[in-house]
Amino acid sequence: MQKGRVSLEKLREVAHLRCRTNVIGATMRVRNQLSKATHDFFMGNDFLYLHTPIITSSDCEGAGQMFQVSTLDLENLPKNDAGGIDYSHDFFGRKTHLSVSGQLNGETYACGMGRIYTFGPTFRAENSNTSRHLAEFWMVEPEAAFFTLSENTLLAAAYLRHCFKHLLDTCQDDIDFFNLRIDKGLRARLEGLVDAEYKRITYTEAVDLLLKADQKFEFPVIWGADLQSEHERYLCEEVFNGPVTVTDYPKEIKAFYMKLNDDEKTVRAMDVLCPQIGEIIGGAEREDRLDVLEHRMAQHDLDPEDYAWFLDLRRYGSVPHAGFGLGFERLVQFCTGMGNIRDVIPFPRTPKNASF
RNA sequence: UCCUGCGUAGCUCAAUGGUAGAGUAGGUGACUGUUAAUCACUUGGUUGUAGGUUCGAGUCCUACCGCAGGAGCCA
Repeated sequence: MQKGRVSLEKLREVAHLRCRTNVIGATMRVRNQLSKATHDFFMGNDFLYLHTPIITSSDCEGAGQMFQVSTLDLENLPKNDAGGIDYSHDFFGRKTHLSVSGQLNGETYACGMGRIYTFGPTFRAENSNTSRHLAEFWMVEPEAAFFTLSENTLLAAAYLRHCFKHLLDTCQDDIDFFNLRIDKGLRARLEGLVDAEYKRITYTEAVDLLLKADQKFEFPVIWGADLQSEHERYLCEEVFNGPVTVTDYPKEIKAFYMKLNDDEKTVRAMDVLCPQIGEIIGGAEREDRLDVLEHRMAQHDLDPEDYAWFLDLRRYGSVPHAGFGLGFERLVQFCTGMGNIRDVIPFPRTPKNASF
């Protein structure tokens, strides 16, 4: 190798050098302390650390493409009478996948035990080639019984605040390093967010702000359409200059399990948007009414058979509850200023790439 | 998956369609100095892969693979 700088892209190809560089080292120390902050925060607030399964049998959790798990011989697949693959011969006797979310499992224990959180690997087989997507990433997913959307947003803000403060306390040198070499405004931004009030607006208010903006957008702003990256960026970079929580989205663009508002047009969803990296948290108050949930599933063309256990959660002693999912690597990105999500995880897994 | 750009020595990069080069690393020798990188000489290539156009392709065309940025999907 030459002397001098080696690019982050090149380092991803050299296992023994990557882990010895100051950037990757500092990133992994921050990642480590953010893990600790996560456990400290939730355990300190009476959340139970729940280990949800990595292998799931839910056919479609509605969160994107899944990796299939099988011990069948791909060269010689057993067939059923209809000519399809006979999964009764597979290891679990049915079709199984790697988990795309621990949420549904988390909800069951939240309803049984009160407050839980999961923190573990999550898998998405989406063909996403961006600086903020991984095929294997870590997700923090709290779920709490008797929480409303408001309490959910407060929980998210308190959690983020705790993480920023913990980092400033424990990773002084590394933050200085990132502040000097990677992202000039990092330290001031983190410090500003420790005590700041976190902005919260509804989707409808966000649309109004965008319509009033004296800025041209490539995509039109229409109530009912999902916010585009450029819209999210305008909101948190131009309007609020920091993270902003957007709530109460139109029901058509959100998942079936989110609680329907009384207007019957919006659901109690929340997204926390961050400058540069976009959505860092997605969550909602869950639909706890059996009849409404069944109706919503029908609208999404989901088979109730596949979700029998999930529906039973409402059928037998339903309680209001809420939760969210936070992409841990995106949090690390936000806290380090690192531009590419592949550089904030020890061994990145992306489409066409799973070396060492 | 879509758009744009890129892929040349171990590494970082040059090369109006006309003999593939430099820096650095490596090797050999000098220097015994001080702080990534002192001097001289030197090894090193199927130009991402496969085709095509051409008298002639690193350069132009097609497909594929990979990387970067942006978009979609999302966390």
